[in-house]
Amino acid sequence: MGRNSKKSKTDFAAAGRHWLENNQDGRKPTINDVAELAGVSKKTVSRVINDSPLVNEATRTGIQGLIRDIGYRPDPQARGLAFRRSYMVGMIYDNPTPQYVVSIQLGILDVLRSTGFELVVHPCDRKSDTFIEDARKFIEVQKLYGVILTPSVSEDERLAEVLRDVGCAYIRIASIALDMERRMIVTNDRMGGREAARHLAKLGHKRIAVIAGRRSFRSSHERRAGFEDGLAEFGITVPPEYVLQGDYTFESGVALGAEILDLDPPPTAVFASNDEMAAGVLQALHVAGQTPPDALSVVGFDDFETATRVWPRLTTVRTPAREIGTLAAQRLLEFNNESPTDGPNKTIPRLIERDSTRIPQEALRRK
Amino acid sequence: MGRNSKKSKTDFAAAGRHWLENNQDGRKPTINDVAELAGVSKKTVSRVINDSPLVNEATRTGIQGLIRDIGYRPDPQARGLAFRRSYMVGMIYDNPTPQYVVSIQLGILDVLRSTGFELVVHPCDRKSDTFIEDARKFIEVQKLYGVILTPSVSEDERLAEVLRDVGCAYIRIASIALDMERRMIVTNDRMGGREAARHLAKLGHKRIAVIAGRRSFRSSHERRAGFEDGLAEFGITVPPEYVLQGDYTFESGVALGAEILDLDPPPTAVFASNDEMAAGVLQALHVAGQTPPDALSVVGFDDFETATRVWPRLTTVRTPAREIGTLAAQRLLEFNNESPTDGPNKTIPRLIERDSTRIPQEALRRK
DNA sequence: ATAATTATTGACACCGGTGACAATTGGCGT
DNA sequence: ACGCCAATTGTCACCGGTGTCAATAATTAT
Repeated sequence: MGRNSKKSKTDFAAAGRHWLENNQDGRKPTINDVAELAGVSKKTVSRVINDSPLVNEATRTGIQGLIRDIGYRPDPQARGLAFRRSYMVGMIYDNPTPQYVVSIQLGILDVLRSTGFELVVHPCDRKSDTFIEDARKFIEVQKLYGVILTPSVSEDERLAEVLRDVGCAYIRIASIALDMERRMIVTNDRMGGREAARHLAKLGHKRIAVIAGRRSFRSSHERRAGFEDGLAEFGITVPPEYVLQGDYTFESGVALGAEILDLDPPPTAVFASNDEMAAGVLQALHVAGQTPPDALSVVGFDDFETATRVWPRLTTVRTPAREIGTLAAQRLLEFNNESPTDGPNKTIPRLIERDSTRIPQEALRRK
Repeated sequence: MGRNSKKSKTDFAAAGRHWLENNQDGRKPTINDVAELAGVSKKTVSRVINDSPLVNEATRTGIQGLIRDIGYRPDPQARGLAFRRSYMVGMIYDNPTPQYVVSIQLGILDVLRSTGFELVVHPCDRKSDTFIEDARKFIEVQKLYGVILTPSVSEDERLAEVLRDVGCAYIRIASIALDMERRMIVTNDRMGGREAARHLAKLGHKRIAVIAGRRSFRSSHERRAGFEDGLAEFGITVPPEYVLQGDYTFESGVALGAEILDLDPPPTAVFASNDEMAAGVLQALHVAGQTPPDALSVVGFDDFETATRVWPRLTTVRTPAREIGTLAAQRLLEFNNESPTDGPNKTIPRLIERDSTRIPQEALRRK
């Protein structure tokens, strides 16, 4: 004790005040300033910043207080340079639906906000010849801490290969498990398709058309397969002429909606694999002077905002996009931990009943 | 000449081949590698990277070729550390409309993609107590190269003050010029409001209601003022009871749409200050069993995707969001140039006629 | 031919952190 | 009092670039 005090122990609080007084030029403090003020080496300050256990408790709290007082923030660039890694998370996507993109972004940011990581967004075109090359450059040059992949780039094995090769952590969001469990957030679209089917079947529909999504999206197959699974539970099958190939766009929904009206016999319900196409079908019905859901029941998928904007409001399967983003970010940040990741890594789609589905007209007449 | 060759001039191409052969471990080349292979100092390589004029032409082309051959990319972190600035552009926003956010992001990225800059997104809550503090921290810590501000944070003078204080370039996107010309992208919402008014007036509407947007958004006032300007040209005024206060959300549109139906005498048209509220009005009409546009003509503003999803499709004023993002990014990148910025810094809103407006019923009857 | 300029290039410190490893300190056993 | 060990802290090189200013080569002037 006596020796300690003799050793001119630093008064951290006084040091902090001193700094604040003498720094009228508003220079941002660096680790060197902190070290000097605290009377320790910068390495010790570095240890405090990084929560190293090799620091004396008194030293630690003193330095922490000093850091707080003078408002020191470690420079992520310098840190990254030494650490050979940045403090940025990338989101790579090629999904054109703004609802989805923004929801996922917000979900990710809900997690990052409190951690000092930043989100760098990177839309891309999977069909481009230079897609893989560009993505690799992006990841390598930025030395990303980790990457979150959304459909459909999440389904690209070449990209996953690149990420593994570069040694960059990544999480893939997709409708089924395509990779090690700790690298996946699974959205169970198949289950969602099943829910949609059960709903229509229970209402009494028998002649049901399906609009598939873009072939290059895994979700398209899953949703459709799930839907057919669900119908099968009720002994219903979808004849080939009732299956229409869409591409997840509103415009394709409009076009295929018009085709459905010409089908003979006409279906009493349609399952569109996403809300955009479902909205397109509704529009086609309106254009034709028909009034859904009397003319045709329509079920969508996603429950993005469009679902509530159209009339009648869409019965649809909800994909909890923001939650998906949150889960992905959480798992990404703990990806490098040694402890086995135990958080949830799947989400459950749920049917939301609104106004675009009803008992088929024929059933009514029969009554 | 003779002397030159005697000086054992480097064969850059051979050096590149040599590197590629001896680098089976796949290490990314650094400036040191390039310098060594080229037989020059790293400073010279640095000059080449930065297009410094102080480099001999032969040296420059040789090094450039070598850089291309071995695939060297300067490390943005190291560069940023030395340069005291990062190569990232921030987008700060609190706008909840996904359409808008994504469109602006895409517009910005259209420009950044080719430049090596990256986009860091930073949604925030302007109402939060720590908003300014958080934003400052974000900008300072990341040492952003520049920031693009969208409404309504673009209208916050405190934030602009912080940016100036920190010495960070910024561009504000707003409906009117709030700052020096070179810092603004002006969207001329007032002009758009005028277009909407002229359209309705020309159709013959006289009793026209207005749904204002959120008070804290400048655009709300501009759009309404422009609309009233336009009506004034036709000698039409909007009585106070025809002015409803919305908040730019779909839900407020639904609620106010219901109120409009109770107005006596009923208006024959409504101007909603954005598409979301316009869509809400349409929904309210549908819920009430009315059929727009016969019952009521509706004009929106923005021309986001919602406008074409609803039925009838919205007549609306187009805000070229992606283009706005592009302009903002272009001006930001040239902000530090000495040359006077001469690119365009305003966009012109344009009326898009669709199906939600028509001649008022009364005029029809009168015929 | 020699001095004075100008064009090119290099040496070296530094940006703000981290890793590897050495050094110091205090407590304990004997 | 002395040796040993764990706890704590410091030293120094390095991450991959850039700024400053000196050094060297090439040209031009005298």
